[in-house]
Amino acid sequence: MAKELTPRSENYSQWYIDLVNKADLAEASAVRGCMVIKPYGYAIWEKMQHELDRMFKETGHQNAYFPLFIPKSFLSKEASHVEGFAKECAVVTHYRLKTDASGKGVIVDPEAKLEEELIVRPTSETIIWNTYKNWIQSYRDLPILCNQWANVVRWEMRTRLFLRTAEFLWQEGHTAHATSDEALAEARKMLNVYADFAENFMAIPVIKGIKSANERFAGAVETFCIEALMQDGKALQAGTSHFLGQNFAKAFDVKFINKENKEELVWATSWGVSTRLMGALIMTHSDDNGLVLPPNLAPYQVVIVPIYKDENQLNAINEKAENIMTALRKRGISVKYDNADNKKPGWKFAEYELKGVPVRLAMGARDLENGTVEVARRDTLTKETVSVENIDAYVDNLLKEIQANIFKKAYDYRASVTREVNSYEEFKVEIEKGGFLMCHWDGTPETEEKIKEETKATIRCIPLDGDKTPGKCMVTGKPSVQRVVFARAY
RNA sequence: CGGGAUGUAGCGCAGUCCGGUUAGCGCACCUGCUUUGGGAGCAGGGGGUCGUGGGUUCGAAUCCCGCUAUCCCGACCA
Repeated sequence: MAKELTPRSENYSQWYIDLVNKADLAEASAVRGCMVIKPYGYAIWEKMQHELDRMFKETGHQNAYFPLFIPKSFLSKEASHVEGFAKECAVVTHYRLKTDASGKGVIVDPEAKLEEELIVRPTSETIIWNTYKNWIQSYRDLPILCNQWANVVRWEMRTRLFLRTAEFLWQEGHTAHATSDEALAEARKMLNVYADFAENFMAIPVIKGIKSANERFAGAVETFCIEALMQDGKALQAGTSHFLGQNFAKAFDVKFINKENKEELVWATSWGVSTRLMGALIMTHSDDNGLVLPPNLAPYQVVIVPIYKDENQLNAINEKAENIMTALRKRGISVKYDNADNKKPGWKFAEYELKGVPVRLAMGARDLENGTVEVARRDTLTKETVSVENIDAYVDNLLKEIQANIFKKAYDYRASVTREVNSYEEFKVEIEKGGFLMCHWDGTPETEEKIKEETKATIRCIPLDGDKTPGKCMVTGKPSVQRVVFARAY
């Protein structure tokens, strides 16, 4: 039996093609830089959406929906925002097609030119703040805590499946507040929600931090982020939360009357995570046998494979399997029973490993006789035979253990490639090996730019937690308040 | 957007340099029999605008030009 999968390759695009396509997760479509998400891949996204949505609602947010098209003039209103986004937008210029004169195909009708072009949203701050203007008059209208699940388009020069596609799915939260403090607290709160989700559902350890001025979101006063580390030693920004100050309120003239009957500009935040998280999930946990999914996000947590020689045996196993499924489902465990007759057990084993199903149960004649079942776990690829008595409790416990184990594995890997570096010479050597480098930096954009040009490394974030010992910048020797995280990033 | 590589069956590829019967291989697919505790074996069978548009030629997957998509490097960047 030839193994179809190539060993883990150095570049992750190869991973997507080898793992994701073959694992039925997604495939590139004919449209430049876009992706088709196939059912199994979409099921993972739905799980992620479901958990995030619950967390947003628990923190007082509501869902809403705003238009896909943004009038061009809206994007001109916030100077630094347009600076950051104008270059990479898809633009709608016409509203009609007509049959080509030659009779072959269609052409854009030159008569149907739009008076004002429409931009396909790259992000929705502008159209949402244009709307909020009409929703807000008094401090009594605040805060507004909205989230939207949507697709956005950014015409990136270079795309990468999952990490930077031309169109991607995401959620974007947009909130409006009466005070600066309240808005800042909101931005920090959502950062914590993202970190909680990343670590407890995706099993991905993240560093919470603040972006340097160079890396800040276009139009933000402060950008908070969670940074993750992939298995190849490159960093990936997994989520952001922005304190927008009054920039968008100014641009769209959104004011409210405070308790003292004075007019004030509204304070804003925005925050988002995208299908890029699926890339992070794949690149953090997968191995040469395919995906490894955390139990908390797996479309099905358990698969049961029957092994039989004839119909009598299958019937007997079916009955046992039904009992196990009922018991598992009572505990809220999602389970799939694959008794399809057109695939052999060995094929099924390999298939569900490729798909990353956390736990596999196999039952055959031998097990029926002994009252046992074979339990295989995806994270360690180990198998053991256990009694069918209380199998539901056993599996329930095992799923929790797997969830904890793959987090620990990712955490230990990150710890093993995170180190303190004190001189720029050492930095240039160490950055080649990948991982996070904790270094002192003088806080200037010039120094950061120099490091980026010479080493391709960027400041991933200024960590919020952890060591705050001051020191000296590794490049200029000027004073530094704390170490910051450097890495090469996706 | 600059440099390089690639595009041939659902997937992976050979054939292209040096143009010449009916375009081939592996996996997958279909039929039959035997199989079923780690991607089954044998026999038979089906599936192709050779990315796309033009040009050269008696003849183009093969040579030339344009376009397009994918991958890598760079620039750009949530």
